[in-house]
Amino acid sequence: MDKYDQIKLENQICFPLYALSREIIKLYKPILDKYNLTYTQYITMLVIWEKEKIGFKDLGRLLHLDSGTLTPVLKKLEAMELIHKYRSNEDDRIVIVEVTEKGNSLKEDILHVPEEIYCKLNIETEKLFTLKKQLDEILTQISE
Amino acid sequence: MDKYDQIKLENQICFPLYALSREIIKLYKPILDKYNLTYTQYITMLVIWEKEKIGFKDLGRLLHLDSGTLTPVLKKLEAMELIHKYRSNEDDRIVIVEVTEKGNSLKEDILHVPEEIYCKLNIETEKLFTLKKQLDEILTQISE
DNA sequence: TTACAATCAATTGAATAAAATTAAATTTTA
DNA sequence: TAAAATTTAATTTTATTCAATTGATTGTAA
Repeated sequence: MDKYDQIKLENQICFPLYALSREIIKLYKPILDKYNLTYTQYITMLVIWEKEKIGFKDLGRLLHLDSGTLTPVLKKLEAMELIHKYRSNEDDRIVIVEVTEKGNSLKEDILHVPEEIYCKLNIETEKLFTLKKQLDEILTQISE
Repeated sequence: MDKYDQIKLENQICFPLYALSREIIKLYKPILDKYNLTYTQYITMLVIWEKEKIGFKDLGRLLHLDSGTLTPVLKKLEAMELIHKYRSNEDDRIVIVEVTEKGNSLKEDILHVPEEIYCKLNIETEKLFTLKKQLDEILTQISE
């Protein structure tokens, strides 16, 4: 055990998180390509589908994305006519996002995606479930 | 349980991985800023410090980074004079990376970084250890 | 009402990621 | 051998993401 062990890549906890996250996004790629969605656009749509209507700020908070990322994502989704954006009547600073009819029709086509990913991952459901629970816990703690 | 449950954000296993990975990189930011390193540059240096000399291809494989990402990272690190690159004598396609004297001196200053991150994370060592083991396992499986 | 602070989203510039391209070495075929 | 095809390797190009800043609007206190 020398003093350099602590800065070996294999001893960094965050690294497999970073690497695995990118590897799994690669698994999504060929599936989402069919719908012309990137992973970020996909998870953004998941929230908009669930809420039907949501404020820009809340959307960013749920996705852990800031305005610099979210603004161009929403601009793209609007250009694809999956959502539309408008400013609140009461407060002109606030942007509200709503799913369109076209957006809702895509929702039906997307339903099988999670199942496809589980197949590709090929990991026991139990394992995935406990892993997710641990990650959620840390995520909550870090986000205060 | 309706058919849309599976596409709710809270039911995606990959999402907390993606979000937590980015949150932890944010924790590194203020620490690494002192050394003018990004997280990607940091983990790249970790491998180069450990190996002292390594081929471009092997470096990318260890970091799960492809050449399109790695080329500009190494260019930056070379501009900072932490490494130097050259092509192999035997095979002109192959780029070899070596740590410089300046790079090695930075290594000494960086030693405390992992400890600082553990403090910020404030999670039981045991928990982190089992989490890392699970992630490594899945990462190995996915990368075949 | 005017000044000041707070909030919100868009913009800007830098870093990262993926796809397409270029270049070099090896293998195959004439 | 020599030329053509294939494989391997890294760079370049284009798109995405992130942090910091800006501009505009709202709320609040003098």
